[in-house]
Amino acid sequence: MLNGSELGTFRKQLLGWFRQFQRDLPWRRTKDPYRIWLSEIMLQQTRVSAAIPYYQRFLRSFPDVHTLAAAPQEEVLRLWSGLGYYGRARNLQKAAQEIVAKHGGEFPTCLNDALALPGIGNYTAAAILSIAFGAKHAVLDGNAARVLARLGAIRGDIRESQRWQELQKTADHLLQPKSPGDWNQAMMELGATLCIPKSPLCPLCPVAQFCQGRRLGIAESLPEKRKKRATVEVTLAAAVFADGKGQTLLLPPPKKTKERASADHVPTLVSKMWHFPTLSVSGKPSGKLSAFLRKLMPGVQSRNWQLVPAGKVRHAVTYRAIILLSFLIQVKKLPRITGAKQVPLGDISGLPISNLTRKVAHAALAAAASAPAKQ
DNA sequence: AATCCGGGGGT
DNA sequence: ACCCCAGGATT
Repeated sequence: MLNGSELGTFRKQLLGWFRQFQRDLPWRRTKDPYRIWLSEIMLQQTRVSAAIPYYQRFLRSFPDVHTLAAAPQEEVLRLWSGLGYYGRARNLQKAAQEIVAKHGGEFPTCLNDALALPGIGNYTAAAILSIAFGAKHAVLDGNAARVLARLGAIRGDIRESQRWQELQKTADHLLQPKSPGDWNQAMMELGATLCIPKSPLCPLCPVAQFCQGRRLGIAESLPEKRKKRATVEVTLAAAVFADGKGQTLLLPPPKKTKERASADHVPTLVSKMWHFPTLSVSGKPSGKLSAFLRKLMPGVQSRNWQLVPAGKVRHAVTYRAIILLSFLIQVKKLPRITGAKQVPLGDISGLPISNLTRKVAHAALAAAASAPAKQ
């Protein structure tokens, strides 16, 4: 454990490095708690380069907590569409509404109030309060944890709760009390740019002299990787209607998921977003799909529909590997389905959709281009 | 404390 | 094609 003058040197070198070499990121040009908050939510499980365009576009539509709170949820999700983990967007807006209702539109400065907001846990609360308000809370995210595991040559799975708590104590101890926001960002920046998972750039590291992992020659093998969950393969079939004008049908986000989510639970796999009529299949997909459609549209004359295979789409939802068999159904007139919406197959971005649905539309469009319109 | 939850991107 | 990455909520 670093103490005394060594701790002082460590802090000075890391902070100095950060102030000189930090990346110029959009959310580092503001102290607006709303913008810091938005960036932290977008950066959860998401790389900086992926988040930046979403961040800019989101702020153009929702420049402050009030506009976000007052927006239709559909519009919030639409601007999040493609970024993944859509629960983040739903929670973000819920929290915005709570901030307006209970905190006069100001992001809470107290840790417990921040933690009470949906989508904000230990990491995010510490990040926002330290960066926006200079509060003395040390962050521990994946980057910081990797840095600390290497610095202290910590073995074992760092995500085990006991080890994680030890790391949090270490982070608390190291925190530079004069500049908690910069300090926290410095720890994470080091993990993101030099102390990276593979082939860390130790010769460039401002605190390499303090690193036990490096001294022992095991830095790169730390932290020990977790065992990953086995992948479950799921096969889905989806119906892509197309009328003469290139319009198609999407079903609304499945609201309630009554039964316990199993591996082939469609609402989960379409991320509770707008989606093509989809079901899980095991045997002959087109037959199953026809039966499904008949059930979905009682009374509709569907006997003559031709289900043209329009390609396989692969998609991953955490530990599930989805193979989606898409079927193009060209019709003169789109059938009526309760709740369904009609959108151009060539541009379904007007509704919130997941990337799975985007890929399906793309595959079906290609098939439609090569298949002559029937009827 | 343990378990569950949900996707995208890099190589 | 294959591999990698984590933070919050729930129980």
